[in-house]
Amino acid sequence: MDSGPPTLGLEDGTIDVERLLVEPHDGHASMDSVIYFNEKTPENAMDIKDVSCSFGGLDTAIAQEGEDILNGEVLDSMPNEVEFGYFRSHNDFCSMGDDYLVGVEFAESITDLDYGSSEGLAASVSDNQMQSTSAGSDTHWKSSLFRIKQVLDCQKAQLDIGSSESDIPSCNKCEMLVEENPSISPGSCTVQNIGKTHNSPSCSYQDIISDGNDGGHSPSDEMFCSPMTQKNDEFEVTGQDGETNIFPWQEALTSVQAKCTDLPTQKISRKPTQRYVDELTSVQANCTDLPTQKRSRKPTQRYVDELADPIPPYSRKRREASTSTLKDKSLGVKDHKKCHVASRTELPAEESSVIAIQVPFGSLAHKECPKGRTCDLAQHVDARNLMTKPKAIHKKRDDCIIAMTPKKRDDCLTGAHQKKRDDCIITESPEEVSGRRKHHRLWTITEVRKLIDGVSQYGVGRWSRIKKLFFSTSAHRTSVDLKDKWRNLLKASGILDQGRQGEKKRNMAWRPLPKSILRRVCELATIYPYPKGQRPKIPHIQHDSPDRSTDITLSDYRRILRSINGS
DNA sequence: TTTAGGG
DNA sequence: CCCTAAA
Repeated sequence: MDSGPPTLGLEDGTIDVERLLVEPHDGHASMDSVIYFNEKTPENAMDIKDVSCSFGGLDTAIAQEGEDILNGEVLDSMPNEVEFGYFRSHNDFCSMGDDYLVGVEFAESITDLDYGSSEGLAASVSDNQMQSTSAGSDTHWKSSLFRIKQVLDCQKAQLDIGSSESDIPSCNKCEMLVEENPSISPGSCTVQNIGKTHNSPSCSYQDIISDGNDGGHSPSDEMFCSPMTQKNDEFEVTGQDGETNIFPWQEALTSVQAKCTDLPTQKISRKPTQRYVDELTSVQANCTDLPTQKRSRKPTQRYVDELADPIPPYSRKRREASTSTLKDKSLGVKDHKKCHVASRTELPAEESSVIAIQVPFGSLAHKECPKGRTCDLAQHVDARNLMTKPKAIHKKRDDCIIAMTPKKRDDCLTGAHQKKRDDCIITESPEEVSGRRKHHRLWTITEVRKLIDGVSQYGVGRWSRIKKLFFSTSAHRTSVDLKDKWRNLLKASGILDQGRQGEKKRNMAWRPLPKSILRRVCELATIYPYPKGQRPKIPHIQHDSPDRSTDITLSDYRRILRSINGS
């Protein structure tokens, strides 16, 4: 009953299952239990069989799915079925409700169910379980147990695991990583351990489990490693002492097999008995053990960010003062997220393939880059900054740099430099977020195209609609952004006169926009005069579709289709 | 809340 | 992009 210190390994070499079971690794997780196999060897096949045996009646899925396995054809059929895959089993024992996910009840429930699957259910349960059940909230447990017993009574004859499945409450799936992989736990449980476990009655599974399980944890994935955790482990855990682990595991598995070998070849050995449970537990222990260890080792981004986030010396009081706090907050959060996440994930996916259209005249050489991979970023950035209105330079320089580096470098640099760039961005973004302005994200050609399509479809001024339909995926780009961009496009197209000649000249720098885009902008501009219509409103807007481009565009196509269909 | 428009 | 006024 005194399980001692929370160490995983007990003195006698066994595993402190309790801890493993009770400790939620990941807060919660589905009780998926899957048995992974990494090798196609017959031994593994046996493993599966064994495991299923161990689960006994609890695991119907395995029994069913791996029927042939259990029927003794393991060696032949197994490898194919199981190789590197996993058996997903809907375990009945996982079916206990939330009530079971707490402390003693849970563990006991498992045990009970386990027994329930065996012939000795009645005896075992009545003798051991009932007595040991002291918690007050065990009504559920009892009822479950009762049900199980009923089921068994009714179906004892056929000994069909599957029969109990339907009667036992909904079940969760448990995953169990039975990899020989080095990634598996650093020797928390060795062969010897397993052996001892099943050899020493004092350390029976049940004992261990019921031993002081009052922590009130929710062992959601207790007994079997949760899928999530495990999968993470698969990747995150690099074999530190992998080599040493391989061996123990193989042996462990072998021993487990051995135990099961004497079981009837019939698919159901109704009596897993304590040994198997113990072994299973041991195996599980190995799996379960992983998460905790791994989790500790990942300082990663967050800390980097925090360290790099030196609360901006000056916060934009302007914004704080003027805008509502709510809005600011949401924006702040959003932006913040964007900086950390979007800049790394979203950009590559969405924008990396496309180049921004704004190309300073300083580098006309690149402007015609069709697909746009302009590569001398520094040049671009500098040129852009220099081009900016003098008064704006002081304020925009950093913005531009920050904004442009991610994208353009994404386009141009290879993965080798990626990390460095990310760091750079991350380092700067916090300041930007809280202190200055929204991340300046250049418009990609695809975005511009979307905008144009949107305008052609909905007309100018329906920015929010366009945003909703065309930019739903890009969290940035508010309707205001769309509007601004459209305005800029008009400027770039020379449609919107800035009034000053200088402006026009500067517009030339934007000309690198694909002609098709500029043309479409012009066309749309004639159709949809920019709000407040400086230009004569062209009254004649065709019936259903506003699109008026001369080239065949998607919207044209749609319009034509529509007209055809209509008539 | 969305748009328009100035900065 | 930001901000604000207006609707």
